[in-house]
Amino acid sequence: MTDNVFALVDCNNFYVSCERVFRPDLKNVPVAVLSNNDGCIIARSKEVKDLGVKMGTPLFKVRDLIKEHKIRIFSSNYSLYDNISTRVMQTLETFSPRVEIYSIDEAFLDVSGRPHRETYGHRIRQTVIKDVGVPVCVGMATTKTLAKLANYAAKKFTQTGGVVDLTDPQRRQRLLDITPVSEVWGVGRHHTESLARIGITTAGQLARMDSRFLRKKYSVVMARTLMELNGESCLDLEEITPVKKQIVCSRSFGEKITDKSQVRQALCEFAARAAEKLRKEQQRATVMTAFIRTSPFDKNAPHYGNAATGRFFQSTSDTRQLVGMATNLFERIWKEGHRYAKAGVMLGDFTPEQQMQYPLFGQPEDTDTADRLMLAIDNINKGVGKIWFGGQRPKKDWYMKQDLKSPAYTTRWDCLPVVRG
DNA sequence: TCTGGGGTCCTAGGACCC
DNA sequence: TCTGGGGTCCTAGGACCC
Repeated sequence: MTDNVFALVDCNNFYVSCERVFRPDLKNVPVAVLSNNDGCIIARSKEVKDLGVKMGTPLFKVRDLIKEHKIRIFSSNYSLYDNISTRVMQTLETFSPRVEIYSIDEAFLDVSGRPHRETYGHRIRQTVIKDVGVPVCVGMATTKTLAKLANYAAKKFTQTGGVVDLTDPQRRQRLLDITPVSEVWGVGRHHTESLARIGITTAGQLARMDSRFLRKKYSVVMARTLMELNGESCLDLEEITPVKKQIVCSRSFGEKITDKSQVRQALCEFAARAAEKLRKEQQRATVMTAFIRTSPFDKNAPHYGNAATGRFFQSTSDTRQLVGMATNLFERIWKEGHRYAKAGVMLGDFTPEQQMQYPLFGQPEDTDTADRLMLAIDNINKGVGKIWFGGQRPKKDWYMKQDLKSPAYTTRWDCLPVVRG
C-alpha cells in the first residue's frame, strides 16, 4: 500500500512579498508590514529578520533601527493580500486535485503516489513565482505535522533550494534531532517552557516521549502531535472549509476615546460589519457579546474592561437587530471617565440561514422581508456606495491609523500600476 | 506619545438532573 | 440520623494557530 504524502506550500514573508509584487525596487531591501492601526510589526523581510526584529515588535521600539537601516514600512493592506492569496491558491489547485487552504499564505496538497516528489516541489515553486510573483517553500512528508517541519527546513536551509522531502525515515530522524521543539506545530511558548523543565528541547526528544504521559500532562492534542512526529497520520486533509462558529469584529482605536457617543458608534459599526460577515457565511446568530477596554499598557490610569452578552429571541442576521443589541449591551458596560483603547463585538451560536429555528413561544418574526432588505443593502455596499444605520456614522473620528498603506493595485482601477514603455 | 485581529480546540468545574 | 453516583450541558480560561 502507498502512504499518504502531504505537501505544505507556504509563502515566504507573505505580506512583504505581496508589497514587493508591484514594487520590484523593494527587492533585497529591508521591508516590514505593520498590524492594524500601525501598532506592531507583523511581517518582516529576510533583511529585517536578520537585524533581529522580532514578530510583533511595537513600531515605536524600533524607530531608530528603521531610520538607520532605511527599513521600508507599510501599513497592512488586506484587500491586496487577499487578492494575491487567491491567485496563489488557484495556481496550487492546478498541481493537485486535493488542496486544503489552511491560511491566507499556506495550503496543504495531497501529493500521494506522485513520483519524483522533489522535482515536483521545485516545479510548484517556479510556477507560483512566475505566475503570481510570490516566493514559496515546499515541505513534504507523510503527516501534516512533519510536512510543516519539512517546510521549516526548506525555509531555514537555503541549500535545499526551498524544497524538502521528509518521507525518508532516516532523513526525518536527523531533522527532528536538530530542530528546537518550539518549531513543532502545536507546541507554543507555554508548552516549550513546560517541556524544557522536564528536559525536552528538541523535536526528536518529544517524538520519543511516552504518549500516555503527554496525554495526561497536556492534552490529546499533544499526544496526537507525538504520533504525527512519528509518521502516524492523525490529521486529514480538510478540503471543505468548515462553517465558522464565531465571528469577531474588533479594533484598537487610532486615539484613545473618552466620549461616550464615539465608543457607542464604534460598537455599532463593528456590529454592522459583523452582520455583513455573518450574512456572507449564510448564518444567523443567537448571541452577541460586546466589550470595551482601556489600554493594558497604560501605567498611569486604572485599567477598565467589561463585556456583556445578550441573547436574541430568534437567531438573526438583520443589521438593525444586531446594532440594536450592541447599543443595549453598550449601556450595560459603559463607565464614564476612562480612556478607551479598544472595543469589539462577537457573534456566536449560529444557525444556518436555510434552516430557521422558530421560537418555542411567541410569533416568529418576519425574516423574509428583513432578508431581502439586507441583501439589497449588501449589494449596494459592495460597490462604492454606503448605506448605514442609525448609530453608525460615515465620519469616524476613532478610525484606525493607516498612514503607510500601499495602493490597492489589484482591486481598484485607479490603483492599477502604470507600465512605462 | 506609540503595543493587531480573528479564529479553533481542550479541559476543568459547576449546575442540574435522575 | 444516615446524606450517592453518574451523566450531560454550559462556561470560563488557557493553550494553540496564522
